[in-house]
Amino acid sequence: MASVGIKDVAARAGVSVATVSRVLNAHASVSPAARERVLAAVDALGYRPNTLARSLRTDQTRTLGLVISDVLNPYFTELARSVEEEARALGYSIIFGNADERPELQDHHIRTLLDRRIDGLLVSPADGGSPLVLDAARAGTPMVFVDRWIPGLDVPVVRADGRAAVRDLVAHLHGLGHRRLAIIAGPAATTTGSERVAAFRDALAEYGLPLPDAYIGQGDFQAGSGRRATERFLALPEPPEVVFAADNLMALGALDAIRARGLRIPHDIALAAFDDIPWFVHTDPPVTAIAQPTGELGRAAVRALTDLIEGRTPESVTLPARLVARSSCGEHTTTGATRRSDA
Amino acid sequence: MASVGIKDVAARAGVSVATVSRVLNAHASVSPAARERVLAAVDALGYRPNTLARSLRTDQTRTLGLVISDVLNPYFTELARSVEEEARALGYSIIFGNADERPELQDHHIRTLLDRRIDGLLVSPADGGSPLVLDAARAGTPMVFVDRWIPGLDVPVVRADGRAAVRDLVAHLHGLGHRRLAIIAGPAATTTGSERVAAFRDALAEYGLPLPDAYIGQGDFQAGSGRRATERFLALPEPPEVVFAADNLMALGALDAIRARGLRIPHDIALAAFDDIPWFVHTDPPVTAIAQPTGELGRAAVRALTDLIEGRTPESVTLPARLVARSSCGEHTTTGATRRSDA
DNA sequence: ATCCCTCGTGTAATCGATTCCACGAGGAGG
DNA sequence: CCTCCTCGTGGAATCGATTACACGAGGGAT
Repeated sequence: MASVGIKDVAARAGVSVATVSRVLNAHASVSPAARERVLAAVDALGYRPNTLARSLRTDQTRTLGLVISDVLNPYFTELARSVEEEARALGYSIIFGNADERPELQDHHIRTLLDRRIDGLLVSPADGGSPLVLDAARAGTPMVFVDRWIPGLDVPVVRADGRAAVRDLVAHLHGLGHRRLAIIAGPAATTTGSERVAAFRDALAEYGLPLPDAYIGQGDFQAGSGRRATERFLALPEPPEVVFAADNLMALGALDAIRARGLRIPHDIALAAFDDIPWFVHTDPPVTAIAQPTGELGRAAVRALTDLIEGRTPESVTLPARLVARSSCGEHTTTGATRRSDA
Repeated sequence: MASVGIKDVAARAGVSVATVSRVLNAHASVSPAARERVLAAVDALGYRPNTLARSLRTDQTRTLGLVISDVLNPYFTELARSVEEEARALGYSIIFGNADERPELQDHHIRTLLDRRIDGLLVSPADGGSPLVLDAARAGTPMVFVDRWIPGLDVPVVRADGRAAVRDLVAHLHGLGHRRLAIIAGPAATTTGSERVAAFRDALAEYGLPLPDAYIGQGDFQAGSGRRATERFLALPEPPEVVFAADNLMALGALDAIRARGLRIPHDIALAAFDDIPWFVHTDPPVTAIAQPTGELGRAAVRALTDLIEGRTPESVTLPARLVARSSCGEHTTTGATRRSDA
């Protein structure tokens, strides 16, 4: 029952707790003989230091908090995975919180994380600026934004820039003859929500194409909203020729809606998505997507955060996204297999 | 910089730290006047108790550890989500560890979790019995297995029973005229790895069908292994007519391999998978799968674990899985749209 | 031979909470 | 009016580590 503590180790090794602590923390000034006896005792007793006590004393937990927007979104799980990996390599562990795209749930997790005295926080804010995040940032909690961010805060941001890729996408679509392009946007309160629309609109403008309000669907980055927005598009007197979903889950919803209508992609309507995921290769048809360097983002974010924690001064990082053209918008251009279902 | 502590609150409220603690923990015997002053001080100072100190003293963290086998697997993320949700409802928080199907990584996370003095552990073991898990179980760490388990341990198990569904699947396949059925198995060291093969073999036997060794692919529940196993099947002098992947990621790999060969599903070869996920509706073609009641499993697991922690005696839970027939094995039987790409 | 510095070590304070115990005030009962 | 019990409260020990400080022994320089 009583788990072994540093005292037990000290007793067995015939030294004081101070010496045991010094051995365990690789501090100076321990005789080889004592070190050896301590190590033997640790081993014999199966002693593991109590991290609670240690953290209480040292005021550091070697733990990072990561609040992601939605665990069910493959983009974020991949991000989470790379974050954990890099953190582990640097000697930190990660505690995750899943915001489920709900600001109040995000705040719940941030509060919990802060209560746990994490050393730093990685956030992909679900909203434009919860007071909690603002306060934490101003209170000096080491913090880095990843993917999404909150403007006006002196917090490093690690993200992908999709502008060029969106331009490429629009060029691709225009080249395929599409003129009526619609977008399912994310929440306007998120940077990725509004930026992707802006990038899309700008790219459209280069081709003299408009982006009427009716062609902007309001989504929340989750599948259900993608379905509803697509249904509205399809019910329009003049439906769009292309639907561009601002994330992969809304694209899934769009797929649902299009299928429910009995329509075919790309014959009846074309589809493209932000965020590439393995499944897009195998959907019917394969979905054209904008791929982010997700793993790199996660690693860069952790490095920025640990820099901050350890007193260095990290820079914001912006990595380019790229277009991966498949067949969901028409004639595809990749060098992949040439199969066509009606060949 | 100095974060506010209970002392500061006590000082501002003009009471002792003991009283503050009593107010915060809803203990008996605090005068209304004092309670009010304490609450006011807490509010004014924005005081948040230090959970580290509290846990050190009380020897409980109100935190559960969840070690999942693979975050990139949608089945496990859905499980993780429901686990977190239920835990939150019961006043616990969750710390996740991602084992990535690697026993040594699993052990790393379990050790970290134990070091953090979590109140209980939810595990889906990546192997048949790491010494660490065995020791923890015997040492009395409250523990519940979910999805997979380790035999011979007095640890409650919450899982789905796929035997009936596998039988339904084989009946479905047999009814469609398939006779040469292959399976991509998970690691034999996992219960789900070996059980699904056994269930498949038993069901086959009912129809007098054999399961030759060449038709058993050794996978590890990850996409790459599904691809490799499928390639081997396809290279056989007499390839199988159906490939049944024991999880969704290996099915994804199988899809990759089949596509790379330029083959068509179900025309050239049929495919089915264990674990249903939203993407299976939209793959080309939609994939027949065995669906687990994932959300229910997660919730039941958390309830079992909290029961254990709080001194009650939970039972193991086994929930049924069910077959969801789509078109990847031939003529499909659902009531969905009747689209065929070559109609 | 004396002094001083270094090295290894132990004692005790500390981190921020919870909680046992003791104590004083005030009300009820005799 | 005295006694006893209850209630509200504060002091101090405690959880398990880290670490500042003190101290004794031993070696080198003078």
